[in-house]
Amino acid sequence: MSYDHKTALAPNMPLITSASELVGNYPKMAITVDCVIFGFEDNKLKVLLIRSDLQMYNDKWSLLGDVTLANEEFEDAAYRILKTRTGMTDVYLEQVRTFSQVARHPGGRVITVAYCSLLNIRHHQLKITDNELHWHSLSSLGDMAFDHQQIIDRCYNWLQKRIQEHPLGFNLLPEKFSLRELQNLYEAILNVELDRRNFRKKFFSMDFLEDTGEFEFDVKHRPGKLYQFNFAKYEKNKRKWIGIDF
Amino acid sequence: MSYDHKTALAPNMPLITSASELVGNYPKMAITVDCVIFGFEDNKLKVLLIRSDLQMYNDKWSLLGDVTLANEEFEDAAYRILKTRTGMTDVYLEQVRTFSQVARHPGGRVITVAYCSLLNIRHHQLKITDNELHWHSLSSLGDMAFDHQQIIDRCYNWLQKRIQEHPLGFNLLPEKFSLRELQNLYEAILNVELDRRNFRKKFFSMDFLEDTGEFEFDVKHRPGKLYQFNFAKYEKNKRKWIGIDF
DNA sequence: GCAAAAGTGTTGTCCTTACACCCATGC
DNA sequence: GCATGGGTGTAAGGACAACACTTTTGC
Repeated sequence: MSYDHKTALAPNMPLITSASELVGNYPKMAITVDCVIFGFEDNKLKVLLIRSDLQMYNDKWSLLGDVTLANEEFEDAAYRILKTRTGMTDVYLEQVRTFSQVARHPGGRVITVAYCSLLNIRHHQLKITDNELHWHSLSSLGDMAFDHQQIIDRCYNWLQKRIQEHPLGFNLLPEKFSLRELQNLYEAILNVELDRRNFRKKFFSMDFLEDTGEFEFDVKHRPGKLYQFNFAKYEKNKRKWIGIDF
Repeated sequence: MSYDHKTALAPNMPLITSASELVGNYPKMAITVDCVIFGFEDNKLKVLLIRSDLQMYNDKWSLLGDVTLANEEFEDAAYRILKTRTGMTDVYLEQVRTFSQVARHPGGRVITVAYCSLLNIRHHQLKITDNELHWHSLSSLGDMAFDHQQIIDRCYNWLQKRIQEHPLGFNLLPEKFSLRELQNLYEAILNVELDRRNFRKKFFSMDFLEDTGEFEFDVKHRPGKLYQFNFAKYEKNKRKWIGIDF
């Protein structure tokens, strides 16, 4: 019997007629969304943290998170958290991974889905600083609440990989930026040093940087040109990547 | 005030002393694990499916899934499902993504975490064929239950990408395989045609294929050499990939 | 005029691609 | 001996890495 195509109904199967009765008997767990919000400032990659409001973790930093509501899409929950905490709505957001270890939360089983977000620190002044909300340099995190260190590590790895195959990084920069800023960003995220000339050639050859005609100011050296990212050009020219390499 | 290092306790915060009381008040949801188990046979990529036992989906195929138990790690749940359904324990397994749309399950809110698994069809004869468990060619899925089409699509995309940067594919092949089989695998998964000579050069240059001294048999042409994957060599030589390209 | 960073080109190397012929086996 | 796929080498082109000097601005 070949199953390459749909077959007729199977015989003698005990069918479940009430889907809601079935689901009603499932064990249930609490689910939260945690937002790993990256920013870039002073040539350092930063992440948005608050002080945990759990007493046992009160000397530790924590990610921005909240429970997901019964009828709320998780992505909406992530946007809600972002909006509540930073006042921003139109930001990059992507699901990265789910963390489900039984013992990850001291209050019982809590599953969390990590969403990653990248935004420009200057353009998104924090309107609320409750719970000591602040940008924290990724290189000096110290002890973190829950498994948030692990979550950040995963998201950072994700970012390192993703930024090399997708033009995410521009979300971390002002709309108009110099090539130096762009390079600093890549160097900070990938933790490498890159050759300035080759870096320029690379990005110019990809042909989605648009010369704004403007220049840096307030720098105490020769000002660099400011560029902006041309999304339309990127979409048109982006290559589909095939290359076995490991 | 600089937050690059841990600060002292914050003043006047309403601290939560009982973590379990907090979690007790969270809304709870049902969570399942769905396994997307890829196999390779007759030069086709296949996926392991059963007939849905929900009446409303009974003319549709479904992934192997089950609820996660209150004190069960999700990965263990995935292994449990694999073991129960295929009899296998020592297989490749990786979390891919969580699917949480409010309306994805007709019986109420059910979150599912997709785990991807790759295994060799010949080495894992299906011991149980309840619910018409069978390998289904990925190219002829037809209508699927729930959002399982979407889950499979995601996992397939994940596989396509992952196989190019990590030697996953060997999990789909017998321990000893010919280069032709390896190439067929890559061609099937990536849906491209590759030059045989360049493919060989590429893999030999990566230097983790070990000549077993054995040959194919039962073929009606010149038998090819059989190779095996040398994990130790791979681990030693694997390159850390840096290359901005999009 | 000095410091600091912007801006620019060339060369060699390596990797990738395209391509054609002989070889071993089954029938 | 013929059909089928296994096995190999080479040459051209493109991408990447390494590298040094001139230019512009602030001070």
